Amino acid sequence: MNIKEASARTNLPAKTIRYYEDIGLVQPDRNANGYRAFEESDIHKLAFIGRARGLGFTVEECRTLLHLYEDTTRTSAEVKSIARDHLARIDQRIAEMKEMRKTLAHLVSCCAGDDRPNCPILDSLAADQSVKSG
Amino acid sequence: MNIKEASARTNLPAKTIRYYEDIGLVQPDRNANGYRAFEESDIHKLAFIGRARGLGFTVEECRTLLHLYEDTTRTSAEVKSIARDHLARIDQRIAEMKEMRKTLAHLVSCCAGDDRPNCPILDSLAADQSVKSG
DNA sequence: TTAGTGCCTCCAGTAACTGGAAGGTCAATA
DNA sequence: TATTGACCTTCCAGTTACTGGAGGCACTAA
Repeated sequence: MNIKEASARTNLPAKTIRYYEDIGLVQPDRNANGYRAFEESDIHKLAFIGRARGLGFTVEECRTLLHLYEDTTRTSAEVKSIARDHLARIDQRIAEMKEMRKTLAHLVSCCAGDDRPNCPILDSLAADQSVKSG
Repeated sequence: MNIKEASARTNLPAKTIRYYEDIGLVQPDRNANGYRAFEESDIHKLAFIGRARGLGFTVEECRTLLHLYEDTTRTSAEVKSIARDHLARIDQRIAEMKEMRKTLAHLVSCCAGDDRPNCPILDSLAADQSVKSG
């Protein structure tokens, strides 16, 4: 099948699929006219990558996961280790964002949001006043 | 003061400060020898940007916030609008990450993590089995 | 034959830095 | 005075994961 159908089947933009080929994640055959000819196995791989990306794994992690998937001598420990590392990163990122959210929400709630210039958000950024979230 | 002290005072890497000058966020004077000469006002601006970045505002938002800060005819509504948009983005991002986290944590908990090859994480990515988090 | 769509490659741009090379400057020391 | 060594400069390239667009074939239907 051509790239458009591959794109439809995997929910990945054609551009992205070409990019994944560029960096060696998939190697679709070519027709005589130079068009990429995707097999079911390519679709499967692309969908695998798409799902892994959807869980936030980096492209390089996707590459590793794909290798592990294709390597029947893998151990589940290897996979779990990657997933656990990623989970830890997500947890950290969530914590950071929650912290931001807390401060920001507090500042927003303190700001009148009218047509006067006085603004606790700017004051806080300027550290003129210590407007912190508890 | 030289860039090293500016860096120490603002907790921003010297590289980053040069970058901020490059994109026009600050315009420190120069000494006869070509070294940047930071004034207190530059430090103040850099610290402002650093705090805004710490809250997750983009560099362009920082630029806008800085302009608003320096424009005494601003309205707090303008500032609040930017902050609220940003807050909404953060909320969305947190929600996405929580969703990832949920699925991932479930998969991790299902995986034995031993030296056998069988792995529900890979199975799920391959969509061979529907291992979803409820 | 022509139009329209789809495919190709290659180049550049995005966000926000970061690393490193090549080289000038300054203060203290031998 | 010469020389370290720390500090400063600019400029170029790389990072992540794509995305947009230009220029140009290929295919299909009318």
